[in-house]
Amino acid sequence: MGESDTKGRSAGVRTITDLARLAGVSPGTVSRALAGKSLVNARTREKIEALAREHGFRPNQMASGLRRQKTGVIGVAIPLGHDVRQQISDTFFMTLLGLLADELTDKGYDLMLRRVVPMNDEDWLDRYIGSGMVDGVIVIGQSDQFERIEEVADGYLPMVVWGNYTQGQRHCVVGTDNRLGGRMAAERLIASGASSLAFLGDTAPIEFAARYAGARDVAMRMGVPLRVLPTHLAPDQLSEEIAAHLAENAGQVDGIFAATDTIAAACMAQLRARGLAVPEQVRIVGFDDLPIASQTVPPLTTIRQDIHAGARGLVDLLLRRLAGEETESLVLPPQLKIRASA
Amino acid sequence: MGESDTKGRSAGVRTITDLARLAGVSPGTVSRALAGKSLVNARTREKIEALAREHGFRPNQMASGLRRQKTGVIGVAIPLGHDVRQQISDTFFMTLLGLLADELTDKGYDLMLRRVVPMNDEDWLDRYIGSGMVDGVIVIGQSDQFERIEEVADGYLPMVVWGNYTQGQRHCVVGTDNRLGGRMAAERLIASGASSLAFLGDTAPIEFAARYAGARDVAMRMGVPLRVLPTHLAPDQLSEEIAAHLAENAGQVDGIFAATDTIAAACMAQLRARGLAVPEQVRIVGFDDLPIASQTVPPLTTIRQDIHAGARGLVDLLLRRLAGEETESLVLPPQLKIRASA
DNA sequence: AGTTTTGTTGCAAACGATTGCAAGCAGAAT
DNA sequence: ATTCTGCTTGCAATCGTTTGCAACAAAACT
Repeated sequence: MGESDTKGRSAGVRTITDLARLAGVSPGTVSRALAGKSLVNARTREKIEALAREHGFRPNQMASGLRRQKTGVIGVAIPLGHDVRQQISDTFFMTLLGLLADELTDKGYDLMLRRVVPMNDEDWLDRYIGSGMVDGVIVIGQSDQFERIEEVADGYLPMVVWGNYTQGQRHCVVGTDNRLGGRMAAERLIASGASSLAFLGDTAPIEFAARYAGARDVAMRMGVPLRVLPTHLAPDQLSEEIAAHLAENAGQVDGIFAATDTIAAACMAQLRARGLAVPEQVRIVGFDDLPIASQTVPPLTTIRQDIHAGARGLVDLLLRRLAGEETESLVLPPQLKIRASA
Repeated sequence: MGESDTKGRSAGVRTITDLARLAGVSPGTVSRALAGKSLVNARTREKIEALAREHGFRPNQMASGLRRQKTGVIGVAIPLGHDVRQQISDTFFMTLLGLLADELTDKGYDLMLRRVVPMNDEDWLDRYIGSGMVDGVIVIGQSDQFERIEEVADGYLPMVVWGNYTQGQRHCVVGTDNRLGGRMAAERLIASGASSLAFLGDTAPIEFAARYAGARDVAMRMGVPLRVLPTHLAPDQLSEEIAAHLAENAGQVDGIFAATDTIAAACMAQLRARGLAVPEQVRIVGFDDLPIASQTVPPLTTIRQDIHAGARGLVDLLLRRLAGEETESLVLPPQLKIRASA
């Protein structure tokens, strides 16, 4: 450590060449020493490392990236297709993002986050990939961009997507078996006494559509009616929309499958406001198993997504793709988490 | 658009030089045309732009960044000082992050996210700044890194921090007046009948310490006891810790100030489990006003933070600092949001 | 006609790190 | 003494874009 000089504060040493001058060697040698290559004499390396530490020197990642044609950065894109306000409040996506940050950091990558509005911006994905700023891309949520993603996947290997797997698709996806989850939810509702079902949520996003489809499979098989009560995900609109739905369908629905736990929680608040007892008069099942699910009154029965496994899977597959491998998609099993609401 | 060739798929045109050759001009001209500079003939520009569009060309950001000494990327660091698992579940921080992404995108910046564990990594902040990958840094949460941040702020202008403002500090911070918020919370608890208070949460993070200090101000002035019930923020530990606290302090506390709404919600679930009526037997006030606050049973009285204003403030101040201005800190007023829990 | 102005373009040097190649220099083998 | 081997190091080109400077032509002035 320098005298009255906090480390890292020496304005003099900004480039590898400065450091080389100080150490009395060439820039190339400094580069090799700092990169930990074996071709450098141990004493030379130590001297260089000491100097680097003393002056708080860090190689410029831009220059390094340019030369090596890789950046050490993974782009994470969240397409906001159908509902611009959605993901701001979507706890599930945000949690996934946090876990991704952890996983990527572990593997030595940085994470560049971009929220894109495909409606205003036809080639959001190409732009991201072509920018040269990222080595690979993780897309969180297919939104309504399935086709766009398929097209890009044909010519670009290092991309993995969180979302729903559709038979025969070309892009590599990681996600829960939403349709199966939907079936489990509907079965549970019926098993706990419901005889008239409703799906609460937007069916435009492909994941939600699959959840709904699963519920429909069961409803048709069992001969039980199933209606769709569409909502947005933004918390401000959500409550009102649910209230309206409940008013309109009063007494005609006794089993609700909410597209997410967030929706389910809002719904339970509205049910309570209308004086409907859960699960006695209305049963309700959520999706995700967020922390909130265990705190609602009564605690929420829900379909659990293994979000940790999801994050690990996304990063693992992406890294393999970066290495050139053509990986398969990963479909995770949902799990019925029985609490008290159904 | 090419024949059987999706746009952006032409592997031939990767550099500005390739494009220059096609257009029959020099690379410099292409650069100027694409950058929208006025020194280019209108017809030349059109031709170049058409060619660029046709071949899906995007200039390499690394090279551009290197040459211009700016990247168009803002680093967002979330230090995980005291409690590594904290922010994974912290809805407030995650929401703030989402809003920041929006604001920055609006201003033409990308966002690089890094979660750092200062304990393992003494100079997390210098490393980030020195990497040359970011034009500026937003730190979300001071955690226990106040001193480190102060040091860095002395020599690095473009940094803004979300957190607590302390009289005379040197780094530019945006945040709610936590101490005032703490006072408001304690006053409300007492006004609604509490006579023995507890602060529920960790007091190590400086923001929480300020909230606690505010409550203590009021408690001392009013001559009401106030104890600290420390908890972690990770949802798995949280419930058990709260349960233990409630068991230990049974009947001795009738007003709880929770450090965050998340903690408050978990606490209400535990109170319910112990059969304690809210607000009749125990009053409770949260902090943040997250969506969950309106969904608890009964709905949670809380201290609202204006998170939108916070995000806007962070970005606005950072941009002014990037322009060289020495900005002051921004302290936002908290707001008591009365619902039913106190 | 000659000179100045204006508008476009090309040239080439940066930005800072990496890396193939060759040179230097020990010590070992012949 | 000579050649060879192996280990370190320096040299210089390279990654792709930007930009100051100078060149040039056409247009506008004297």
